[in-house]
Amino acid sequence: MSSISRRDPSHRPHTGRRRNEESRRAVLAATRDLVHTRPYREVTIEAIVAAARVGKRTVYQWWPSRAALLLDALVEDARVRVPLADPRAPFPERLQAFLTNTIAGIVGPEGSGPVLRALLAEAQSDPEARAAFRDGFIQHRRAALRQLLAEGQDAGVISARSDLDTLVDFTYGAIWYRLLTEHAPLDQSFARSIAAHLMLQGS
Amino acid sequence: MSSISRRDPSHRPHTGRRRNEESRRAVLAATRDLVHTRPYREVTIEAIVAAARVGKRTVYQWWPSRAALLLDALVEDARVRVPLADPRAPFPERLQAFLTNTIAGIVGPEGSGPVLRALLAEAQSDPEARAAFRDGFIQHRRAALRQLLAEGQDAGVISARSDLDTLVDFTYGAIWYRLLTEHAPLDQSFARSIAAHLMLQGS
Amino acid sequence: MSSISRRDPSHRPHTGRRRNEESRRAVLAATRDLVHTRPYREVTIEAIVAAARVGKRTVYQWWPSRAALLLDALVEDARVRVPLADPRAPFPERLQAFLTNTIAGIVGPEGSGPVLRALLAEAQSDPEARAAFRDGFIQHRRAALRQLLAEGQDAGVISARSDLDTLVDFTYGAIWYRLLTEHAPLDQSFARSIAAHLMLQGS
Amino acid sequence: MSSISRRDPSHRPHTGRRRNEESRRAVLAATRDLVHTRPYREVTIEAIVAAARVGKRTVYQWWPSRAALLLDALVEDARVRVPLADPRAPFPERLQAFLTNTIAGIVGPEGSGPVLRALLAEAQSDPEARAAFRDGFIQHRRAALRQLLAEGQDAGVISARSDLDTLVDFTYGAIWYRLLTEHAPLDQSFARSIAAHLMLQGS
DNA sequence: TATTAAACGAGACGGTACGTCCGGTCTTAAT
DNA sequence: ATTAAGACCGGACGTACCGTCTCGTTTAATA
Repeated sequence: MSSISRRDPSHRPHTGRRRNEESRRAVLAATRDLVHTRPYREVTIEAIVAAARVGKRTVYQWWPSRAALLLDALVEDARVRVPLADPRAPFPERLQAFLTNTIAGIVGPEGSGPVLRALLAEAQSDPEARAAFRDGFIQHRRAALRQLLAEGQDAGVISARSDLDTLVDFTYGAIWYRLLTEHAPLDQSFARSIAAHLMLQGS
Repeated sequence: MSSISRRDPSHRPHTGRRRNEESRRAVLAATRDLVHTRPYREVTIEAIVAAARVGKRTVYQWWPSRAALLLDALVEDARVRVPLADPRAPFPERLQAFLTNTIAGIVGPEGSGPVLRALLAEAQSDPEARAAFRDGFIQHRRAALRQLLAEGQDAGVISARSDLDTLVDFTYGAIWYRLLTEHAPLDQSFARSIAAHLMLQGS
Repeated sequence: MSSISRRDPSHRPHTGRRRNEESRRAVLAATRDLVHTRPYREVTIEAIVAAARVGKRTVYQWWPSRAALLLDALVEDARVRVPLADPRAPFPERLQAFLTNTIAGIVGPEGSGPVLRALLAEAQSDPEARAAFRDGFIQHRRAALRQLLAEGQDAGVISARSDLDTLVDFTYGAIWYRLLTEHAPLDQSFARSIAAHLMLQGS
Repeated sequence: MSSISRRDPSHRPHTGRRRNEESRRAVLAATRDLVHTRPYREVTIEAIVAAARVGKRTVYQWWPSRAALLLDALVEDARVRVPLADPRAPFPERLQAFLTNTIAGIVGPEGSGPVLRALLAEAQSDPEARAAFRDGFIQHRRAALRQLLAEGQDAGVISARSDLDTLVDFTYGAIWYRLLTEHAPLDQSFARSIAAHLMLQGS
């Protein structure tokens, strides 16, 4: 018969030419999977390559470092779960929803928590990774929250004397702090407490 | 005749050579030195051993992991520089001094910043290291700040409605956040901003 | 239609890079060189690896033990210097030449003596190494000498009542004995004496 | 007062505790036991020390090297089993008995075979050990056999044209050869074959 | 009898080599 | 041209053993 129809999914053919989208996805999926299921020290390039049934070459061709791979896996993920609340809702609800969604997107079985922790760890030993993480992820999230808090100031719910950058540092700092040290649970009750204290300002 | 002769085999208090204090110090000093002068990925056990002129065996005998070694180097350091302000000073000054000293102890040429970053990274790939770091360092620092903030509440400078744990998370979270991501400088101006916002509560 | 697509996983002839012949040779050369120039206790895998400018991995991938490496270096060597006498010469000359060549191949600046001693030593602490040495080297040499002595019996120069295996044991045993214990020199005079006594039998 | 009473250090006959005979015996027994029951690579000083319930110090104080320890264990053993036949028996029986006893003392559950192999191996990497082994053991055995063979020559049972040193090399060489390479059994049948061939001379 | 110094068990020390693992590069054959 | 497979060099890992060095105790000759 036609020899064209060989699309056995268990046997991913490599096409030559063009980047193989299937391989790309397999690598990212394997990375995410490993980061979620194994201690981070076991998430080696070799393990990823083996899990994705892909050559090392392919990984190194498209990602310069493990950090870049993790970052890619993260943003791929994050693109899906854009946590935005109804813009017509009153501010307190919108802030509450933002924090709730943010934390929900981190914890939980499919949350980005393990990837974030791995990235943060990786960033400590690699200045380039740190810069990429900061510019490719951290700053975007900061800008979004800052914008939201500015609306809170406009609405008079947040003290006009507050420095928004410091409030953003308080918020994300507290969340990261609990994620990284596990000194206390990172849960919705914490989201409510953060929101309350942000708005406590000048009450 | 002598009825003394205690031959209880379980009573053996010690036999053999004692731990060499000089070696212990050399290892910790080498660790601190390397963490300050080299990128963290070069702070290997082998490099520490070579710098301290010590056998690998000695390191592995007394510290179960690189994280434990880093933690030990940190607390040894921290024991020296106990940053405490004059307890008779009024609260705002004391809070300010606390934050100023804390940040000064992190940044700067002899600051603990590099060790802290290395420890935090290590803690992400090793649950035991995470627990040890949390219980051996994080919690102590939290307790100290919490105590100080409680005095601020008593003095009426911090809102009685504030949850102290959340304020501690804000404070240390923000500091860690800047240390780890470097999205903005971790300096004395930031210490002032944090202090101002903590006391802004309920004003 | 001949695109029958043999996807039999067992049929995979080869994938990936082939073994690097240059590395193989470098390792064997370094081994021989070290065995000749340093005391045997300094002939470590690490020294070989360093001298051959090769990764440890490469050595362990192709040779299961130091003994296997030594044996390989030996047979590689021996393949080059095949010491065979003129088959048309009369028997006494041929036996004399065999022993002379054998001993000359052992002693001397490029002789296999150091490798043989190292192998014999290694074989005492490792039964597998002993078996490999016996089957891969000892037996071949025994067979060659036995064949030669059989011709001596046919020619009536060696007693027909002699057991050839015992004579082979006498010959190689005496040579090894002098090589290993150094109680007396292993030289050409000894070769002559051995030949004389072998042929003395039943005279 | 009297300047006489100053102790010439060379005059000091003895002070302090004497050598502990029990420890000495325990070390030698542990060495023999380990050599017989474990592969030689596991016969480490640490294992001996642990088995003998003795301090490392004690071993290194009395034996300069593992080879010296093995040699001591061997001669201690050999002193017990002196293989000497009735001097009034006719020569062939006496030679046969010598070889039979020699081989019996090597093989068998309590034989010195394992110790001999370990010593020979050790001697290959240590010239001093080689010399000690040669002078402290090999030469004595050679002298004994040579004396016996000389009597054989006197009795006319061994060819007067034979060089006794070569015959000794044949005999001990063959035995060592089988012991070390295990290419054929080292048994009483081999003892008989050796004796027969030694006496075959000039028949 | 009291002193004193050697020898003891225990075991920590600085080192060195081990054999394994991973990172990142390079080669090969296949598509 | 790009892939999957996999061999390559380099180097850190954590373990084992070496031979040396304290420790505090035991033992016996001496004073």
